[in-house]
Amino acid sequence: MAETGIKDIWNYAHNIIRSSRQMVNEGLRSLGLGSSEGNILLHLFTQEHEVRQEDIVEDLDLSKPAVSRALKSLELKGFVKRNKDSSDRRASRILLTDKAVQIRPKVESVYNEVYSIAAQGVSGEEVAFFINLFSRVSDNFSQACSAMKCTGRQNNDQ
Amino acid sequence: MAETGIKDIWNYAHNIIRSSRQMVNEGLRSLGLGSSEGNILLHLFTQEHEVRQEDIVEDLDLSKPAVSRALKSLELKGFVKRNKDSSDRRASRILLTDKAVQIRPKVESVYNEVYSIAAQGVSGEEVAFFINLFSRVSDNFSQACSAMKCTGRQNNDQ
DNA sequence: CATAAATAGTTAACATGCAAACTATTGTTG
DNA sequence: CAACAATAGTTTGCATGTTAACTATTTATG
Repeated sequence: MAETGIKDIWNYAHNIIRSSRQMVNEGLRSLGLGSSEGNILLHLFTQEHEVRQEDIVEDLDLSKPAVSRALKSLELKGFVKRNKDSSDRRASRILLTDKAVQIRPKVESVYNEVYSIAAQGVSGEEVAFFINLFSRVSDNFSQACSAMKCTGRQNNDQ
Repeated sequence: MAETGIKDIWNYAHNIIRSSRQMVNEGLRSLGLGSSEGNILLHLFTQEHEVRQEDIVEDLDLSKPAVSRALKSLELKGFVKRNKDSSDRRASRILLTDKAVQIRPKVESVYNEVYSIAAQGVSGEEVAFFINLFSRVSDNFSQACSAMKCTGRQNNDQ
């Protein structure tokens, strides 16, 4: 049993992802950015060390083509620069441009607003419980998905 | 605060949706069906009354074009028939074919497996808590999303 | 060292979602 | 009843994600 419950969860997850993406898109529109680009920028803002594309693939749990495409677009729009790594010429080092640094506050505020909306009326304790449970369900899927040869990328990084 | 937690939730939701979709796709591949078609078939299997496309849009919280496209494909593959409603000739009545009825057990078993994987090691009590919290977060987004004119469809149906 | 395997990224083809604009039909209202 | 509004579906164009197959480079191994 509990199938109905799980189905509900699926619907809620769907709604959360869609709504938050819409909100991010709305907030970033004036900057000429989409949510896929925003997600990557937001991540880059907080990285201290040199970042290669592969790092983004790992950290954001995206496919290589998704990252490749978003970075290409970000470079075209002048927000990042991709330099060949001199010590490993297969890899690209991703650098933020001044233009990107200038919009950082705006980008972060868009995401912070989304987070604060999500957390409305939810206590810190509940969030912790939620995350614990959520991570277990998520892990169930990751394991099952790599057990069957669920083709591509799995996040069995932990 | 709690932003980090919310970000984690976002990632988990992402992973769950992707993994479960991959699993469904994997399970339905031999039937020549994708997850979008499977989701709709699964829904149709349990409907007692006449179903119009608009009902599917409501119930599964999808856009009209998404439903239109999936049903077109299902009709092409011989799993559903769309008849013009005689009393409202704008509407289509969706009917399952024998071919669809024959694959029903297989389709349902694919989804049941996904549900059982999700629920591994999670108690019924936890599921209830989870759903409660999840629905509140989801509602936060729905409301915020319709407050700002987050353009399109909102599920403010409740 | 030469060849085989692994790794970083790209490209192409496709799946699935959305919004906007459209057609066709039905309902409403002055 | 005529004109306008609402509703059901479709089409188009795009955003974002995936896998598979490719190139280029680096590492490993017989």
